[in-house]
Amino acid sequence: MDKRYDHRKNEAKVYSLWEKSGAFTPKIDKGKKPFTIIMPPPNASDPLHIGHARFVAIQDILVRYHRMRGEPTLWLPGADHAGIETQYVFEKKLAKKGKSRFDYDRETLYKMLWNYSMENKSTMETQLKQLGASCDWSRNKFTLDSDIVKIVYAVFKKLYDDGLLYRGERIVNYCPSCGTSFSQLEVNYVERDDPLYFLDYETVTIATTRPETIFADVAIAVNPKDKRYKDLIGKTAKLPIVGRSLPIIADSLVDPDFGTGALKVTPGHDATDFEIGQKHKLPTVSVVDKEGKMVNTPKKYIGLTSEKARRQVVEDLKRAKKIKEVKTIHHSVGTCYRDKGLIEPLVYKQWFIKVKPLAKTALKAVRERKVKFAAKRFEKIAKHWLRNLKDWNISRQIVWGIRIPAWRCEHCLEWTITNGPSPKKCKSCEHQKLTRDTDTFDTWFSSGQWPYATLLSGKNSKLKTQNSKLPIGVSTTLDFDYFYPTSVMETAYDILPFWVIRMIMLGLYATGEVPFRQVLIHGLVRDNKGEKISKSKGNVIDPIEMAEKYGADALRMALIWGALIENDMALSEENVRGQRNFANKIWNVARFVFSGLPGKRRKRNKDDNWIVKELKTTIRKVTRSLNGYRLNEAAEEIYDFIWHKFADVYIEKTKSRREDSQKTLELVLAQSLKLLHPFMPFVTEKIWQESKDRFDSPNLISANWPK
RNA sequence: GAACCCGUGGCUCAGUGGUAGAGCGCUCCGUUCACAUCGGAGAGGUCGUAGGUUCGAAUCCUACCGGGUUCACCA
Repeated sequence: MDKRYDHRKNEAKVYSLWEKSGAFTPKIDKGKKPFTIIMPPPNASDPLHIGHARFVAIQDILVRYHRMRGEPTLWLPGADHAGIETQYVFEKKLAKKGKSRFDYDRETLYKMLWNYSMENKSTMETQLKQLGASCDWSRNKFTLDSDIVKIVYAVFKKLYDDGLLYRGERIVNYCPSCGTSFSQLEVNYVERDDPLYFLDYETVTIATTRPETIFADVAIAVNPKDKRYKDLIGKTAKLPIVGRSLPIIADSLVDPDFGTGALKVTPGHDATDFEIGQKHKLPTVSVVDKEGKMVNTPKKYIGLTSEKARRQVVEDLKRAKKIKEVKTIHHSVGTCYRDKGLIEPLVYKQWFIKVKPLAKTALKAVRERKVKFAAKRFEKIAKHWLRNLKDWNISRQIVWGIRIPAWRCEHCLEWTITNGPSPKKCKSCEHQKLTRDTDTFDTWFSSGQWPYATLLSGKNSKLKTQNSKLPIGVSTTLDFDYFYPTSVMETAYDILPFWVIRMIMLGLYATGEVPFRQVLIHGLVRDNKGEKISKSKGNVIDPIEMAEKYGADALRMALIWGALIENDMALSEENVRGQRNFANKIWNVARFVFSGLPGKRRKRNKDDNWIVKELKTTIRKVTRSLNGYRLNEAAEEIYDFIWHKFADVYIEKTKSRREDSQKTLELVLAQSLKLLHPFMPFVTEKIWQESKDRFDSPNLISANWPK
């Protein structure tokens, strides 16, 4: 054995030893309870970042621990096509070459995106292996695999059949530059100052920041409790410039303290106004189109961007002496989370899921603790979201994704939904000319089905069981029957509302059972000053670079060391280096132990008894910490035991009576390696392989957890 | 406006009712014999502030101050 542990020489070899041993693939044993984690599929838009490395560390620790406890353990890997994200990243690369998505037809663009994603996917797989992820590659899945898509379609069809799907004219957050709408979760609000114009509508004065939308006004609304306007309700006001008259109505959504207390109702361009419009059965007029340009206005404004139109309208209003006052207002406006551009609230035909019934069932499951949250505060957040979710817009106007299986009849304009294949004829008028919706699903609609979709497809999917079909009409599989519901869902808190609660809703809907029993949430990795990591700040930490420099073991240990997993953690290179030193420490402890001939059983003295007692205490504490998901606590216990008790104290004491203590040294080393293995799998396995005739299992990965 | 989180040694964080802990950093000492990616010794904290509960509070309660995250509204 070398004087120093060299991770560069060993990690790849150790990983292929594990792969060959078959330890990653669980044996289905109906007599045993399985342990299952479905890996949150990383986006195939970019290589892994340091946040991924943290979840790999956390999940691999749990997986290796449970595997060593003899549970059939499945960690199912995969990748997400990540619709908007990937298309956005890819289009930026196109732009560098002077191209855009409009230079290609749908099929070509899709193919390019496919190749791009496959490249990233394979990079990520290599990286996961470098980090020591002991996942079952024979069950590796991608969100666009045809068998996954089939299940997603089946769920879509069922939602439709159950009346939970509707095509609504709804106001959506539309980003003109991305060319798609976003969910409420994807809009960032930024504060800024804008002029607030007070416009003369003759009977009332209206305050607005968007005078260019006056052409889409359909009414004036006041608060019913507002005494100032009591007598005006039911009367009319007159729209400046065009002179159309507008009814004055009352609605409690109007804030009497804002502006003049009277609101111009513009259902086509504002969410609140849209709601008022629906309530009062007002028409919806759009004057800004999907490119952000003016339509349906007096001729002179048509085709202008809304910003230019605003300047022009203001000028014209001034000339007509219809502007009574201009103030500055500090407010926030919606921007696109992708390109930071302004969001246009537009009325657009979209597919929506009625979320209320799904959320209600999910909320009940959380309340009844069918899904448990390891940290209380995340349960609170999940419940809050489940109570407040609005209907879910699942249409996306992008190419990269699962195309919606909906066809529109050219004759009667009705929609026909299938679970995949093109329909021969319209379901309502039997006309045979149908056009497919060009939209794709919101990525979260497919990834929200990930836990059951992965288990219903892929490996063992041919082996149908006798079980009846699921509510979605898909037959169950051996994998599904055995591994579902999964044990733990482990992911970062920033996608708790996007992903976790949607998986609970869809899982319950499609299978009748929760998708996982335990939710474990981890915090973000920050830089050594505790600052959020971002490309623009230039403080990005590349996990692979770190792993190559100090070893994957050191990086993994550093990523759970010191901070509770649910909290954000500051990662410093010094910390990683410290853990590299620890890997070297256990290496040298082993070198010392192996320098003695295999020991014979001798009577233990008081030092031997002391270390054996300490070992037992450590085993008990580490096991308890792991069961409670307190990984940092477990890591610190092992570290302290190996370094400060085993090495610093006990080994020093054995030097004068080497032969007598050899047996105890070997015992303590073997148990230490087992305890440390989930955390630092490479170095511990390498040591095990160095002298495995002394140990009770051919591979450490398959050894049994100490008791 | 609301919710949640955080404030513990120089730094990053554990501890959450019973005499203050870790890693890194710092100071001093030590190089044959597992490891200098090491060993030994040590300095350093009235646990944000003020009240309260308690035999006892870093830990529970209240208020305040400071930092952060998220959500809602903004015509």
